[in-house]
Formats: sequence, C-alpha cells, structure tokens
Amino acid sequence: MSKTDIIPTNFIENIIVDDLNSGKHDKILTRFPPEPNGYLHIGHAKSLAINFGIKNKFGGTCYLRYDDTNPEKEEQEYVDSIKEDIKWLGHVWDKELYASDYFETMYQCAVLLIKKGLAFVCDYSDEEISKTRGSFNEPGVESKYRNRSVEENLKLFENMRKGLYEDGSRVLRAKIDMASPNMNMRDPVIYRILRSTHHRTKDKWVIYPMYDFAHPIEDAIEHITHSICTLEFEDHRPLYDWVVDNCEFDPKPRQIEFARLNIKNTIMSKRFLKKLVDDGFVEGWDDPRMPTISGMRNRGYPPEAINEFCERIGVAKANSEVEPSLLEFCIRENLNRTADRAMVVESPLLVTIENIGEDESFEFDIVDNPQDENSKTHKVVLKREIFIESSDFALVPPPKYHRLVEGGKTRLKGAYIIEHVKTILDCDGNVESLVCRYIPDSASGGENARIKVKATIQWVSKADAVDVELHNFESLLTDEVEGVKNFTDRLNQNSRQIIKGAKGEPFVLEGEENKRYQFMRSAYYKRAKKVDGVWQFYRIVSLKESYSLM
RNA sequence: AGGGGUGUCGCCAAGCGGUAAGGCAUCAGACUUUGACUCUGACAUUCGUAGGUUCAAAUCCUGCCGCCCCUGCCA
Repeated sequence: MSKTDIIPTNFIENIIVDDLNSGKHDKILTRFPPEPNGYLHIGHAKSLAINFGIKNKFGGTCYLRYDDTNPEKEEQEYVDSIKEDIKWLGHVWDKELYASDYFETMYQCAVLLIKKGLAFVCDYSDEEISKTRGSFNEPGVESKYRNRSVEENLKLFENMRKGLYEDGSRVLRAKIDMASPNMNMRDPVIYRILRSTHHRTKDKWVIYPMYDFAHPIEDAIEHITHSICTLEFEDHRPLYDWVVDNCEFDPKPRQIEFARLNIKNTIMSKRFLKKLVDDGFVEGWDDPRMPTISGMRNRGYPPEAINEFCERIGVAKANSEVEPSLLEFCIRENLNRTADRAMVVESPLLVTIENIGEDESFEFDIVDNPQDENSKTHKVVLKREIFIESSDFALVPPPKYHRLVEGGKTRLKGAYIIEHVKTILDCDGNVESLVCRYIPDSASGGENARIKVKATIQWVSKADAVDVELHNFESLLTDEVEGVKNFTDRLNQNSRQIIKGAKGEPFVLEGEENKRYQFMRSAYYKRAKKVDGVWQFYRIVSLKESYSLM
C-alpha cells in the first residue's frame, strides 16, 4: 500500500490522493486525448495542465492519445500541430498513441457484445433512430431489429465490415434501455458505416466506432486510471462504465469530469475558430489574434505564463468565466522577469539640448533588465538632438502630471537630468520642439544625481534613430458573442493596426526573432520579423496603467 | 417537463459540523533613474433562498429559486 504526503489542490487531486492512500492504485495513469480536427487552444492548455500536472506531481504517466475515430474531420496537419503545441508548452508525454490503432480490438469488443446479446445491428435510418428515441418525457420505442438472433447480428456486423452495405444503411447499437431517463442509454449507436479515407488507416475500414464506445475501450486498453474530461460528458459516464464492464476490461478506468475553461469575451469553440480560418478572416490557426496555443506563441506569450495561468484558475465543477486580466497578469509577471527593456519613441518630439555641442556625445550603460541580477547592459549614446515621447511634455499639464513641463526638470532614463529652457511652437500654436539643457554630473553616481525629479522619461538620439514597426493586435475579444457576422466585422475593423514610425535604440535591432522586450512605459513586445529592413514588433500585453495620464 | 450537474466578494477558488484561505481586479499610501516592478493597508458578520436539526451549520436535512448539459450514424 503506497502512501503519499502530497497535498491535493483540487477535487481531482483529492480523488487521486485517496486512490493512492487507499491502495487502489500504486501508479496514476492519465491521458490527453485530442481529436485531430483543429488546433489546440487555451482551453486545451487547462486540460493539458491537469493531466500532465498529475503526472508530474504524483510521479505518474501521461499519454498523448489521438482520438481519431471520425475520419471526416481529422487531418495529419492537426496531429502535427497538436504535438508541436504540447511540446512548446513543455509537457512530455510517455507514449504517443492513436485510437485508430485499436480499431481491430474495438471490432472484437463489439463482437463480444453481440455474442452476449448486448448489441444488435439496426437497419433504421438516422431519421428513424432519432424519431424512435423518444423525448425527455417519453420513453423511446424499441427498434424492430432489436431482437435479431446473435447469429444474424454476427453475420450482419461482419458484412458491415466487409463493406456490403451502403453508408448509413445500418448501425450497430448497444442494447441497453429505451426507457432510460438518460438519453445516452437508449440503445446508443456504437458503430456506423462510413466510407471516408482515414488519415492513418486510409481505406482499411468502412465502419467506425462512435466516441461513447471507443473512448472507454481506449482508456481501458491503456490501463488509464483516471480519464479526465469535461462536464458535458457526465451524462455519458453510465455508458462509459457499461462499455468497460460489458467488454470485460479489468482494471477499469474511472471517468472524472471538470468544468472547461471559458475566458470572458473570448471565442473558444473549435467550430468557430475553424470558420475564421476557412473564411480567411485570419491568416491561419496560428494568427496572433487567435486564442490558439500557436496563436499565442506567435503573439509572444511565454509558455510558462500560460501554464501559470492554468495553475491559478483552479479546477472545479462549477461553470465559470475567467477574466482575461488574470492571463495578462501571468504574462506580465513572467515578462517582467525575463524581458529586456528598450527605449522607444512612438510619437517623437524633438528636443535640443543646448549645452551639448554639435559633435559632442555621452555614452551610458543601461541594464538590459533591472529585474534580473545577472542582466547584461547595453550602451546608449546621448547627443545634442534627441526625441522624446510627445506625451512626456505638457504645455498645460493635467493635475498630478510628473513629467516635463515648462521650466521643469525630468530625468532622461539612464542619462542626465534635463531642464526645460524654451518651447518652440509652430504657426498653429502646437508644440514643435523643445530646447533644454542637461545638468552636468547628474548621471548615476554624479554629484547632482540626487536632485529630485518626479519622473524618468525615455529618449532616443535623433542621429541614431531607426524605424521599427509596432503591431498592436486586437486579440479575439468581443464585447458579446453575436455570431460570426458581427464578430468578423469587428475583426476587420480593428485588427492589425500598424503604428508606424517608432524610433528605437540600436540595440533593439540586434539579436534574434522572438525575443521579447518591454518598451519603456508602454508595453511588452515581441520582435517578430524583418520586412523591408524594418523590424516588426508584436504587442504581447500592455503595461499596467501605462498611459493613465496622457 | 424527465435525467445529470452546479450555486462561497466584481472574476476565479479553498472550505467537508467548530465559528469565511489565497489569487486576479479595485481603492488608498510608501518606494522607485520605467507613474512599471516591489511594499503596506482596505476589500464577504456572511456562503442562491426559506425553514429545520445542533451548544455550534457555508458545511447535515427539507422545500423553493437560478444557471449549465443531454433527444448526432460528432467528439
């Protein structure tokens, strides 16, 4: 009897701890069973975190098993992307398995049920089956084929496999109870005839098992101890157990259901996401606006942040909707520790520092990331003419404005304190440029460094300025889910807005793609790709309250 | 309507008969060469609701109410 001291943090782990302590199991075996009919999204990350979390926490085993029992919807592209996304999130599966590898076993299980008088071939059409299923109030009507002999059923089922019948002309049904209040138990279809090329078994089979029949068998074959799925399968559990019992599997897997992840204003249905891709509203499943794992990867979300989010949301059975701010918090928390800082000016305002000569320059070392003790530094050069963010100067400052004002002082990040001398207005009375002077010895360690200023602003020397492109994506958030039309209209209006003409430090242009930066006082960005010699940056997430006093 | 679930702070979520953890969000203050970060403080006399049992209930019982899922040859 094995005992564990591990403290459970949710109801599923509770069950597992009980099963370990009671000696029911020595080793826990879970599985992540995606159907390869689309890309993984953030909702799957939760399921991944639960199943692989159990593996890691309890020294268990977790399989990646493709639930590929419906050839009409499944594709190799999806199995590849799923693998890639799981790896990226950092999960390591013990075996890669496919439901389709069990088709023969499943067939034999069906034969066993027939022999036990627990399954029969039904000649009804799908309409007839539907019609005779009854309703929530009325029991169903038993199929007139329900009492065929075992021999006849065996022969018919074999013929189904041989391809002697047309698609949809017959099905194999479990013989359970047409009067059950649980619709799933009213003689459910467990095999159908379907001529469709399977991405792995090709045209070997013309009959395919249904989920309710296949899934428990898959679990049982693999000796899964805890088969974790979402709430909507609760009603299926009696059928799940019925299959495991009647196909005489031992040990028996246990199905546990939890509430799937919903994020406020975020579309998570695969059907819907697929439509966005198919209809060309986004560039693909991995478009940075998509709530898919690959979309988030392209957007620049760190995988650790996604996993942290999955930890923090918890696991329970109550339907809920998490606010996106929690995900954003996890991303910021991660990026604050890991992202290098860079100064960038989105809306440049020219400042001439009159006491710096035309050919004079000062070099400063700035720590790449002050949150990181081992951070490297990079050099910035201060010259006579610099750009500052136009919002960092206010002719008429609003209350509590801390930055540069007429006659005021502010610190240039990493360099000197400057003092406002003169404002130059254009003919319309708008601020055209500023004249300032720097305070000697006010750099770090200097005699005048202790002069109190209320703010530190970012700057870029004009001579060193280069263009970068900032892409501020509208992610797939909607105020209300109002159907495809409305939603895609919004997408077209708001997505891929390009903020042009940002000036950046030289160091921003060194290094590799996918590096993440915090642009001072604005947001975290990921360097994405170079187009026509100009780096594009994708906004990952904004800083908190970054522009509150604009 | 029948069945299966579920209701604890704006959003998640612990709690499992002994007198409401924690996180996000929010607000206030401190600190700061990023108004970021960090730090400090505030934030449910009350657990959908009405009764009952008990010395004691979010936790047990009963009745109501709300929300979610189920009548695919999808998963």
